[in-house]
Amino acid sequence: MERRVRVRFAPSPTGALHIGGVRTALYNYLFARRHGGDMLLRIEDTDSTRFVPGAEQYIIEALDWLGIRIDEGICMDAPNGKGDHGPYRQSERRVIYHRYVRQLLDSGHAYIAFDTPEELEQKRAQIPNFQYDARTRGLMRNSLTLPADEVQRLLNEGRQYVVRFRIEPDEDVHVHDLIRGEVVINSNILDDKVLYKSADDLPTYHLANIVDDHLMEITHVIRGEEWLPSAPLHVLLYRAFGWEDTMPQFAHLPLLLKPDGNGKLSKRDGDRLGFPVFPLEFHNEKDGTVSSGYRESGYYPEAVINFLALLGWHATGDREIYSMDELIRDFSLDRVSKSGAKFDYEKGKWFNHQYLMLRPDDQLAREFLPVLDAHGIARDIYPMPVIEHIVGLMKERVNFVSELWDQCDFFFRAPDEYDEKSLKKRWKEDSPRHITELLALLEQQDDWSAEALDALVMSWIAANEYGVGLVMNAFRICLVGAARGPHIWEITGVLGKQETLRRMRVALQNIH
RNA sequence: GGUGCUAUCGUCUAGCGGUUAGGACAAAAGAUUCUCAAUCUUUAAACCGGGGUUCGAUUCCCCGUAGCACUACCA
Repeated sequence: MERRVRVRFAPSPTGALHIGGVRTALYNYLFARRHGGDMLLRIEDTDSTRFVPGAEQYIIEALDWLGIRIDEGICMDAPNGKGDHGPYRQSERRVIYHRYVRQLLDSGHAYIAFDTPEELEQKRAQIPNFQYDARTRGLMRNSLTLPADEVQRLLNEGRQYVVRFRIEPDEDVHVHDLIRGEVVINSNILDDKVLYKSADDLPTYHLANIVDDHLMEITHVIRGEEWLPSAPLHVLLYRAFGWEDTMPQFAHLPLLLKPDGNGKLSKRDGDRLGFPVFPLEFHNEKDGTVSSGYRESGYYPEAVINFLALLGWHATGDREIYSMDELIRDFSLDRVSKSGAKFDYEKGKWFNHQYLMLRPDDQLAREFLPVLDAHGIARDIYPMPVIEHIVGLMKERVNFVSELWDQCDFFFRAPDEYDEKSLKKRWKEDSPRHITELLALLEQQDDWSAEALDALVMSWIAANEYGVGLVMNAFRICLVGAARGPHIWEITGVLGKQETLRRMRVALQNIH
């Protein structure tokens, strides 16, 4: 029987959602949509000590901003989860896990261990490469070595304990991975993993994950490669529970690596290399840190999605620009690469540029208004169509809306100083005379259209045998304050006759 | 140390036995121009090494090497 595709993204609320986690969520989402299935969001908060306030809300907002829609579980419109497989927060599923811990204990697949952290540490110090497994569990204090009445006594006393999974030695465990094929690991290298800890009455990741995936009818587990080594353990758990026939298929994604040097991309790389590694800005209440986000850096969610999608996945062919719908249409796990991808921030900027270019000018102009505010420019300095015109003129030069300001500030305020390098190169001995003459010429000009001005000025230059470059560059410096900006008649057009002439007079007075 | 995964330009990648090894980012050069960009054109840039298999390996297999991951009462 073909089961309905159901995938989940199951982050831990231990801080801001890392960009690698975002990609995992994206691939899950693309896969779910591609196959007409469900995308669930489950919160894996079984480590009470690492809980960070606000992290869960952050995850929800981040996914929402990116356009990764959740069909079931914790989401924007249902903060406590929607769907009939809840609760979707593992800390609220305690009683469910109790039952399955019991099942494993009763079937002999798990046992109770009383060893304290200190005792374990001691053992690790004593025995090189110590591992709690078939070879060593006979040396430890657990329900396998202790008499039954002693175990009961310790339990009654309220002694802290953990439940460990009893792994049978000398067995090759096969994991079929949708991206990597068959992976075989011998059970000897697996340790008797802690499944449950009495200290906080919570299971560990491994138990909770398997139980929940089973109960939530997950068909495909798509997660980072760091989970590959524990996949055999998970297979063994499915088997111990007798759920092998409905065990989900696994797909382990390649890791996102640091752009420089070695290792996987970490939270700290953002500050170190000067680019965000989180979708949204995050204020961590626990440690007081602030992490920068893509949204606050001026990225469009479509660009982040496109960029991330291509970090580890590529369809046949040379296409680079994909909308979310196109990704959904083309995505497949067998085209996910096997090797890790270095995070190339420069390409991320290029993607944003592509999406910025796609925006209509009126929308861009609206996005630009807050930037004007930030620079103390009155919004009504120009009518909206003029701002749209300016933005349209300059947009191809920038990657972000915020960068627009540096490109077109002179439209909004007269230069208060003149760039020294430009002056040195473009303001010559004859310049004051040229500008004075040009000023007189323009004062008489009524037709202020680009065509008329161009015809007038060019013929004047030709008649006097002035150099076009010489005059125009000096003119530009008067208006802009530097050697930059769009075509000069675009500038005069926006500025208008009055302001143009005014700036020329000011320049004549101030440039020496 | 152990176990596993991986290996094409600097980076992301296409290639699924026979190709002048393709594209994109970044880089360089040229064109354009009143400037700065943008744009266009061009250039430079790769199959980790060694064995096999095969008429033929970037491609399949093995070994080596390197990188990465995991090796918690964290996920």
